[in-house]
Amino acid sequence: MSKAEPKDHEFLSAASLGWALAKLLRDYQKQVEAALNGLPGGSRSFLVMSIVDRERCQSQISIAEKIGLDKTTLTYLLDGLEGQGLIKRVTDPNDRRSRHIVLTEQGVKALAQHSKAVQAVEHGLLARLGGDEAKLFQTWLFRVAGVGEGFKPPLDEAETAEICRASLASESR
Amino acid sequence: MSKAEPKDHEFLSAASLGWALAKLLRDYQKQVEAALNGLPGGSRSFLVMSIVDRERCQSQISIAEKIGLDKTTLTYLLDGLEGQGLIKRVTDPNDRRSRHIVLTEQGVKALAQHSKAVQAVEHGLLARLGGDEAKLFQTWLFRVAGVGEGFKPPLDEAETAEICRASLASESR
DNA sequence: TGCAGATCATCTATTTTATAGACGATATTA
DNA sequence: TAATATCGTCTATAAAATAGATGATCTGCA
Repeated sequence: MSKAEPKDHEFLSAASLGWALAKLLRDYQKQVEAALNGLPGGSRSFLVMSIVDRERCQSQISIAEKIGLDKTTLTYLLDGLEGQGLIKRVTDPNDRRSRHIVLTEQGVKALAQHSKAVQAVEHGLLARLGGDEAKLFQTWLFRVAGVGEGFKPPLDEAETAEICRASLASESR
Repeated sequence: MSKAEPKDHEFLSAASLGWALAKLLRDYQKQVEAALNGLPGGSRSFLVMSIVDRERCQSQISIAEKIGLDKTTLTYLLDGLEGQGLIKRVTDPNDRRSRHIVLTEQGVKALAQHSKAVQAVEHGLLARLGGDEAKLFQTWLFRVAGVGEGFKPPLDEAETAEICRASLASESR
């Protein structure tokens, strides 16, 4: 089939960024969902647990804002987690309107276990890049996404340069 | 040295990748939605139009598979576009079960216009990276996402090295 | 003190979106 | 020709997001 070479100048067509992001996220969530095996709320609940684990004593509303979920969505995600005994809602003694979310002992164990699974998924997805490239990729991803607080990007500027150098050495030939 | 420093080894906590992706995609879609100003189906319809534009004569099912949508979802996205007179469904004369989707004249115009808007959004989002870094980032993103057919990644291996070198020069100091 | 207004979490209802299954039309194979 | 498979649509259902109302509590102020 003689297919004329199609338009090389269009390499970076609009929507390509969104498409790649959407596809990658879809794959990610599918794999994570599978790896999380029955955690009610799937990858989002896992994210909630991660946040709770690292920044305790958050009100629900602050958690919701941080993750970018609606507060009512968070409510039923927490319902699910609480139903499984993975988190507890503790009334803030200083402000009895708000709840502190804390992991139960069981929740801590579950989180550790699930973290491994999720990390394996992430590792698998990034396997198409070299190890250092993967780190740099993530650094940039965090920067582009404006994700700075809560999760720290893996590398600082100096390390970035170092990895760039290595990547350059191995890839350019 | 006791542990004033909190867990630097944990920099790359599980779920961080998914979170950054989700946040970035949310921002992207919100901005695109706004920029697309009334296109029914929003960013997804736009993507459909892009695909249709570049690879004509696709059956609906092949389009759906390529984008990763359910065929029934595609049906109502196309309904919307057809309702606005942006695309037409043409029965394949060789297989009267399937429809070829083609842009109308009006659709071509709309696509061109919307493409500019979307590109502006993408450009804005990537503005946190240097220009060459942005290209390299996209190249890697495409590779990780496994997006190769349909949209070509912006750079080949040799160019990658070149940009890496430049990025290194400007960033390492 | 008591009242007005704001905030936190929940609940309810609505809307939107995704998924599953059946269907009619057509194609392919044996 | 009969049996089976495919394409696109439709209908019904399920899952999720969103908006608004509610009850409990807090704050500030007269």
